[in-house]
Amino acid sequence: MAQLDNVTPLFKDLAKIEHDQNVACHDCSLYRLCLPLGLHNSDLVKLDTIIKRSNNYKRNQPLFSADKQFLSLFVVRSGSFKTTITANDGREQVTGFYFPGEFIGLDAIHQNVYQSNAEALETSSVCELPYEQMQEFGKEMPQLQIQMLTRLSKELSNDKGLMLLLGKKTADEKLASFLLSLSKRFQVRGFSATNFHLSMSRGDIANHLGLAVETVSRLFSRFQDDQLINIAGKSISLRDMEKLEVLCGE
Amino acid sequence: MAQLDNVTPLFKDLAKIEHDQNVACHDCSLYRLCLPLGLHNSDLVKLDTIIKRSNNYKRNQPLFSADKQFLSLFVVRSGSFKTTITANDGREQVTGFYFPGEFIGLDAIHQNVYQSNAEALETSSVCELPYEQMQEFGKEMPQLQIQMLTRLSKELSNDKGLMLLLGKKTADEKLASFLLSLSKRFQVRGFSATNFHLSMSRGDIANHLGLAVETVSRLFSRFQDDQLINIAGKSISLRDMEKLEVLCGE
DNA sequence: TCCTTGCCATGATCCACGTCAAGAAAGAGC
DNA sequence: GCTCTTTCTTGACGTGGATCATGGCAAGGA
Repeated sequence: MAQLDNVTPLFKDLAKIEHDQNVACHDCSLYRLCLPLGLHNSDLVKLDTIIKRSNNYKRNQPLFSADKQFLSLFVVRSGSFKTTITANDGREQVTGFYFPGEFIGLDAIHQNVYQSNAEALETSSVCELPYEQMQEFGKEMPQLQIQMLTRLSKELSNDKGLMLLLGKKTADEKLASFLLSLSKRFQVRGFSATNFHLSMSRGDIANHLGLAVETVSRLFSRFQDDQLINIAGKSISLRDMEKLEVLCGE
Repeated sequence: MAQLDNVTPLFKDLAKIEHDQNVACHDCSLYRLCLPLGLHNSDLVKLDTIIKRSNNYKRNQPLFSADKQFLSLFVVRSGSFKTTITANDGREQVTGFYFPGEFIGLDAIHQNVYQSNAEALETSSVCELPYEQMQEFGKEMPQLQIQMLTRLSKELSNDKGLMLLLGKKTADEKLASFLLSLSKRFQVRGFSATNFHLSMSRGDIANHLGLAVETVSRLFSRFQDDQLINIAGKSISLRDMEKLEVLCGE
């Protein structure tokens, strides 16, 4: 595989942000991306008392699996996760990738079992939010409820976009959309929008986009030939954002 | 096209349930499917004061469109709707079909503009829930907030299932899954699980499932030849639920 | 009754992407 | 360091479902 040239390998590993288990919400570097945004300081302190800050999860380690009892929501603190759902014949669909500040498990709220599987893509950590206690707190903190609704709605909106992607887009468009989506999410987290690390495998990407691994691999090569990106293993650099934007058809 | 035989055309038109504009929540036939479930009677009366009960929408009439200001959520009272999102080159994805008691517009909560387009598939009516007032009420009615979270989570979960369908299933499996999903939804509404009316066009079905109209048409014919269904125009009868269940791979 | 329009069915053809196969890299374990 | 395994790349080939094209049928209008 060609090595990157002309590219400062600036990508940082999202796993390295924050593994410290004892950072309270108001001192957390994710504060402005995360749930507590808009809460009063006193509410924040209360919220802190129910949040469990987990040990690290290793690559491939499950956070939860479908049909296990639903007790908590999770917010990624560092690293990244994927979620999948499984048909009963074993086929899997990767339903999403999750980065620091993002919620996992929202699709389980209406049941008492998780609806999907979640596992770490690299060494990662989460904040665990026991749902029953959250509900109790919600009664006194309308702002918390509103935040929750907002989060859910945002994920819903995003999933509708994925339906458009899966149902109507060509392979090129799918991959371009995926790369730009990652780019934007890294950017709001203070990372480079053009140089980053793909913590998921080609297989995960392909699965998520409804393509074969081979197709993804070929597309990466072609995008590189066409000077749209530089890619070397898991590190990628987006060289022509404009053309990518056009390609993705949104 | 072959006419239905051996099939009592029992299907009723969902449009006919309830067009009366002045039924309060506690008298509404949809009560046990709808939002107010679990609210105290006094809260229910309050809720009634903000709900606007609309006139009828005609077939193809828009309920709202993307980029219009988001002010209200809607609950289908009678009839049915579809929602779509549009890529900037005009391609559309039908993101969902909605029947009485179901919410439309949940994906807009995190923005102040609607994220999708919604239009009536037949003569239909809705209850309109002004979102700001809902939020105010939510502060005093935790049960209302919980209902909202539950609704959102349920739709999210459903959409993840659609991602599996769009990304991994074959044309046969897609159509079988679709028919069974409709069947279940009609059943909980007190209609026949096996004989019903398709208020959406072949085009809408095809679009929603990520197929071409021709494919859907051919599949209907083949399912009929294989004795899985009887279909005549828009009325369908599911003849072999078990085989359909197997086909859909869940 | 005829014409128009929209929706649906079905056959013929084509192509984007999947599948199969074979190496090459890159990690993981020791 | 070396082996073993997994992941990734690339080529050759096959196919499911899209596209194109044609015709039927039902509803509505004049």
